[in-house]
Order: sequence, then structure tokens, then C-alpha cells
Amino acid sequence: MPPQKRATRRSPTPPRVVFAEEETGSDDSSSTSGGEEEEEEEEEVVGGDAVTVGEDINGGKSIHEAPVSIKITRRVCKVCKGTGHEAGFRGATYIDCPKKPCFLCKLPGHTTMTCPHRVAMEHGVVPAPRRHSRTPLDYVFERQLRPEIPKIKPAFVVPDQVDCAIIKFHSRRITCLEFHPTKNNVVLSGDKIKILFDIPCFFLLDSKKGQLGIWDYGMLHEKIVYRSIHSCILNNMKFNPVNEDTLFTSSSDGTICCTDLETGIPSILMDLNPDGWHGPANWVMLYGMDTNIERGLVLVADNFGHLYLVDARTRMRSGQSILVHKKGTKVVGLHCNPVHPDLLLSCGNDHFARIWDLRRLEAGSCLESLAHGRVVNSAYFSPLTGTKILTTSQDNRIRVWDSIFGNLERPSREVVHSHDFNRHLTPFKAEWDPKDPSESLVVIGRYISENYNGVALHPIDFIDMSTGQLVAEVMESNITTISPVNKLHPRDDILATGSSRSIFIWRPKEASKPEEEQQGKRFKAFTCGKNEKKSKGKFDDESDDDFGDFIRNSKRSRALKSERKPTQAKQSKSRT
DNA sequence: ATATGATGATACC
DNA sequence: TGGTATCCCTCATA
Repeated sequence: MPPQKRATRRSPTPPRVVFAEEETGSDDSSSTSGGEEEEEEEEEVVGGDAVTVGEDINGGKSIHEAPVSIKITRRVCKVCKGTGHEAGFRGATYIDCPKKPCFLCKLPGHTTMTCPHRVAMEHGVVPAPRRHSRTPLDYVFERQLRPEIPKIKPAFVVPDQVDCAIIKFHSRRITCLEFHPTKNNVVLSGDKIKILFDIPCFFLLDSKKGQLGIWDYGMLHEKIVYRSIHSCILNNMKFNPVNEDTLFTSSSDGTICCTDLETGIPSILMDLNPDGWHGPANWVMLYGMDTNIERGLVLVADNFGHLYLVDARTRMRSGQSILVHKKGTKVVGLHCNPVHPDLLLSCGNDHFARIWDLRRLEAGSCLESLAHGRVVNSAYFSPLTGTKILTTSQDNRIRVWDSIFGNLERPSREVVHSHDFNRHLTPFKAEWDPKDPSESLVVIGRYISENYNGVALHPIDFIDMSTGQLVAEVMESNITTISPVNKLHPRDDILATGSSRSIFIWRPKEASKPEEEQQGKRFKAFTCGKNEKKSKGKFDDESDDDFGDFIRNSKRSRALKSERKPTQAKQSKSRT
């Protein structure tokens, strides 16, 4: 029906009517939530009196002579701009645009609501192919390493309850987390572990500084922030393997720093922008980093595809930089094999992960190139034997290669999992559980949300990569932000999560206590940074509120408010 | 309540 | 090959 007719019906003695048609993306679909279909077109009379579109309403000398303006807003899908449907949140449930490929598995024909991977993560997981060829190294592996691997797979321990948290610790999102390599053993309390993480800052050169935060979560209030280690976002950190009181960090300012954790005084190991800013084509940014204790090296990679080796002691570059990924593309990850020190794994924006031999390192000399559908966010050797490879790619798949000595043409398994790239989020990285003797348990945050009792939450997933099964999805109703950074403790059953600017420490639920008691348990949370701008240089005294101000303005409160029907407590979640 | 903005990969010319 | 328009479940703040 043409809109004119309906408009005329509304005003029997019509003044001059001007139509202003406007397409709205309806960003806030939660305000119209409730499940009832909205009318596709809405009409509203702008102002009570007659006005003309385009005329200055306020300046209106002629306000009484002006005709009525009717604004017609045609509701269009904000994703595809089509009509007849709308993408966005309805309460805590996200409705996908049906015209786009599935947001989870990227295949057309269905949405995430009906995607088979959403129901069962292991759907479509290809079993590991049987290997027909064996190399001498395979026999070495069987004889020397296999006996150390227990035959019976132990039950996975999942830290699924928040123990403590620092809210808004950093001024920008967290990019990485690291546990202290030994501190929990050295200190007698047995509880004294340090967490180091960093924050990015803006990419502007003389703007804010890359920060380094240290938190002793055994002593909840003890935390330090070092603010002037880098001038740009801090991308990576590694403890110095020969001196654990010092830490290496790499940054988009093009430097590697070695920082003394007691004093916070950094010393520059390498500076790739010694002459300052000469345009984006010349500014080097460092992303991937790892240490090689056997060779005394720090390895870093830049945004132009190059790898650099630096002698940690003499601070001299070891040889020239080597092109390890497509020229001009970012190398985002480096990992040295924990068992075979000469093997290096790199990954980058050219959609490849590559295995290198440090003894024969030159452009194009990689041992293997592992192809991916999109950018590879991370690539890690398995932590105990170093024989498996785990990668996270922006094509929403986690891949595992079961043996670096086998056929690497195809991954042994691919698991579809939602961890899309979003420029506002730290890229997701699937991380091994360093304590799992079977080297199959992996932790990674989830991008898409699930409706849990009327609250949209983004769980942290524990996946058994040997089967593709989702072992656990961990969430907390107060954490409504996405948690892209996750690290499992090397010795304890502890998970550290970086979500936006906050850090959470998770421990397993106590098996002896009843479930209800544990659910009701509140954890200690400390807020930081509320008044950070007012008192530069150090943190304010923290208030001991559990989560009060964290909940405010959160998606949770929005979801709860907009929920038209009363929340059905037993509804649990939409996923079955 | 709603608007705004920070900013990386990619597709396409 | 380079420049730019586009982006889809962000998040915090004004």
C-alpha cells in the first residue's frame, strides 16, 4: 500500500504533506523486544503542528503555515539493508540476518540459530588420517617420549568459578596475560603468584604509553602498573628464561624491552625505529615474540613479514632479518618448540603458519607451510612433547596437526568455533592446557553470545581437540564482555581471563560443596581506574564492592530491562 | 537513553 | 600493485 493513502487517511483536511523517507538500521532492537513482529513501516507525525521537512523548525516564523511532515521509517536489516527481517538483539538473543552466510561456520543457507556446529561443536570434525609413512624421528618419538605419556586420559579439570577479579585495571583492553614461571613455588604461602599483563594504548606515537601491570592475586590488593615501558601498544611478553625477575616485551613502537619487575625500569634490547616517524610505510611494529634458551635468543617478527633474532645477552642482532611471511604482511605469532629447540613456528596475516629450522634460516626455506582459510591468529606447538600444532584462524576454525613428523598437508582435525575477528577486540587465541598430559585440552573465548537466563553471555570454551568435543563452557553472569585472552596456569588449576579492561581468576568449583551454595558465592572484585584520570601515576584506593558499578551500563542490565516476559528461571539457555 | 569513536582485515577497483 | 569503502553478536564514555 502506498504510504500516501495511509497518510491522507490520518488527516482528513490535509495540509501540504511532505514525506521524508528514512531507512533505519535499528541498532537498538532490544528496545522493541518482546517477540511480536513489528510493523514493517512506521509513520509518525513530526511535531504536533505542521512543519516542513528541511525548514528550520526552531527558527519557525512560519510555523503555523508550514505543512505537516510525516516521517516514514522503513525498518531495514542493518546487516544487508533488506526488508522483511531485522538482525540484532531481541532481549538477550541475537537474531541473524538470513541473507548472510552463517556467522559461525561461514556457510550459506542457514544462520547460527540452526547451525549444526552450534548444537555439537564436534560436528564435521574429520578424524585424524592414518599415517602411512614413518620417519626415523617417529621411532625416536615412540621410544623416548611416548612412555612418558600416560595411557589413560585423566579427567579434565576445569576452573569454572570466578575466585577474584580486578575490574577496569587497565585503561585499554588487555592484550596478553602471563603467569610467573616459578613464583608460586618460591613463596611459602603457596598462594603467591604474579600475573603480568599488558595493555595496549593508542597507536599514536606520542600518545599514551604501553602499560605493564603486575598483580599478585594471592595478595589481592598488591598490584603495580608500569606505564612507560613502551610508547605504543604492547603486543607480547615473555619471561627471561635465564632471569625470571626480568621480562621481555615487544611493542608496536618497534622495540623489544627487558624490564626489571622490581623497579619497572626498562632497557631496550632492540629498536627498529631509531630515527622516529617517517610515515606508516617505514614504521616497524613488533608482534610475535618468543625466547630460545638454548641459543640465548629473543625472536621477534614485524608487520612487514620479517623475523629478527637478537642475542639476549649481548643485545646484538644475530644476522639479518629474514622474510618469513609474505612481504608486507604482519607476522603475528612465533613459538619455539619446547622439545626440539631448533624448530620455530610462525603464523601471520598471509593465511599461513610455517615451521622453520633455525639452523637453516633463509627466506623460503621453511620446512612446512600450513595453509589456512584466513589470517592465523596464533600457532603453538604442544607444551609437553612439542609434536602437535594448534592454530586459531579467523575463518572460525581451530586446527590441530597431531604430529609434526607426519603428513602436514592437512590438519588432523578442524573444529568450527566462533572467534571472529573484530577490530575492537584483541584477537582470539586457542591456548593449550599446559597441565594436560594428553595434550588435547584447549581453552578459547567465544565471540557469539548465548542467552543464559535472559542474559547474553560470551562463555570461555574448553575443547578436547582430540575429539572436537566441548568439554565445558565457563561463564559468570556478571561478565558480559567478550573474553578473548585466556591463559591456564602452568601448575595450578587456575585460569586467568582478560576481558576488556578487567582480569578474572577462575578456580574449579569445590566438589564437596553443594551447587546452590557455590552459585550464590560472591567473589572479591576490586575496581580500578574509575578516577584514574584524576590521580595520574597511581591507582586510587580500591573499593571493595563486589560488582556494583561493573554491572551498571552493562549489557546485562540492558538485557534484563528489555526482557518483556519475566525470566523463566529454569529456562537455563537456548542451547540444549 | 542514545550517539560516538577507536581502528584492522578485506574486497574491489 | 595501492588506495579506499565496508564491516556483522564491542565497549566505554559523554
